[in-house]
Amino acid sequence: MAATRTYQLVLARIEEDLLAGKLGVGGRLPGERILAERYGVSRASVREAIKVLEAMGMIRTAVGSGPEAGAVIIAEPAAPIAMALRWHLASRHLPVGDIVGARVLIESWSVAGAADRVAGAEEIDLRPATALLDAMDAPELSRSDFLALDADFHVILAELAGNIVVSAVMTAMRQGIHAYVTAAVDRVADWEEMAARLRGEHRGILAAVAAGRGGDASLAVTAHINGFYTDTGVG
Amino acid sequence: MAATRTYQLVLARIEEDLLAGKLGVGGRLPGERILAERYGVSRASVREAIKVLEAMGMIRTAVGSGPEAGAVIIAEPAAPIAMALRWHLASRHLPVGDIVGARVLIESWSVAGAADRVAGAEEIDLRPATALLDAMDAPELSRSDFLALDADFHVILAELAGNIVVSAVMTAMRQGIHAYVTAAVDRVADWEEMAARLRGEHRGILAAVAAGRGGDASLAVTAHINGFYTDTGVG
DNA sequence: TAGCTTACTGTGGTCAGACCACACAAATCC
DNA sequence: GGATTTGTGTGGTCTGACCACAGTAAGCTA
Repeated sequence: MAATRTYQLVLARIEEDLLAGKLGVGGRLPGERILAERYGVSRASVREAIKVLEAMGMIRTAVGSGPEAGAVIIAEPAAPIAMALRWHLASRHLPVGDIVGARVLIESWSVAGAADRVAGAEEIDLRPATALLDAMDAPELSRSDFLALDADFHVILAELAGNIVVSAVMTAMRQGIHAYVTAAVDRVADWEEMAARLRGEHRGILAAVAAGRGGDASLAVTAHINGFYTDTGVG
Repeated sequence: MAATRTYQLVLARIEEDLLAGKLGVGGRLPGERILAERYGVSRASVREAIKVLEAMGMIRTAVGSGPEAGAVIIAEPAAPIAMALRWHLASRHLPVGDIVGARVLIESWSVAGAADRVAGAEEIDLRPATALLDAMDAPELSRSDFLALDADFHVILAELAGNIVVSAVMTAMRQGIHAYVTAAVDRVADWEEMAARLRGEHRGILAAVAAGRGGDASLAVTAHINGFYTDTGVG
């Protein structure tokens, strides 16, 4: 497979334009027919390249005309990572447990770092996290709504690291195992008890961060994640 | 963009077969024409799905006949992550510095964990890492060969975590910024001095792990990574 | 019968062309 | 001026033709 495929040539040209600043997030690629003519290839090859760019979270396509039509350049790095994780989980190459472990790594590091910054008298805005936990206290929350807010809370924790790559990886891991988590939660017998415990643990994590206790925050989030997955049998 | 694309339908069908165990790593997808007929779609749509699977590190395609022809199912989760990072770096959405930071997170955690296990009297095989550092001592090593061995060493450090997801992410980050690192190293004036220092730092990291000093190992790898990127101006 | 050569088959790769639905903008009509 | 129609460029999908390739099977020769 040493020969370069035509669609890969197309991708290389597009990458050049990105690196040169001719293309950027919020802009649009020229139409498929124009690219095909410009690069001297068939439209099918252009389309293949476009599909890869979609999978990479780089573009979003739409038919029609006007500003939303065509291939708009976007920035969603978590999506391809999530997709890759999902595929490799499906093929059984990646164990779910390793994703759990990687989550522990990221979130414990993130909350510890945030707590340390609090301890160093730095201002950290925890209001979004607090608001989310308040929303999670709604009494008639369905399991899936609970899980969605739970995921959001954990993404906020990861974002405390202030590192887009780490946040993207974290978001991707949540999305990649979403189906497993949803199925497992559906099988939990006493969901109310579990949800109440999760809520309490969330509060504990956030309190440790707000108090600048990095070690406590790290231990709390580790126990929280491991406990959830142990109880639900995921990983 | 609510309508599902035909190629996405094809992907969904293939994912089902993976989850059902009908397909697996080392096996082969049926030919494009067969899939097109089976799923009732055009071959072009099948090809688009195949391109996405290639980008996801799930398959490798080859023309011809025989066991290596067609779409062979592989397991390379790092490749799509690396590709995604590369694309999002090119679009300037992800800062290189965040990849550096994420590397610090992963490697410091990994070496600390390994050192702690050594301290707990667990056997860890550090011979591959040692052999690599020996290879890096070759006097006539070119910059690019040095960097390749350097990357391998760091992947070994990440693999000490014993977590495939973490290793894949780490490998992906190395690959995703490879071009930036190579260009920066080409610009280093006193490469011999830098290479000698890097070699020494590698030895220090490995010694701390072997001695079970988790804190030292973590600090050493953090200083090593940050120092390299500061000196080369990457991130 | 064994070894070499040729033909066949299925594979992915690429191209060209036709047609569709769509979304917006411009032109036309009332 | 507002409503309707037309035009245009967009991506989406399909069909069919042809190519190069890699292995296997069949045929031929010593």
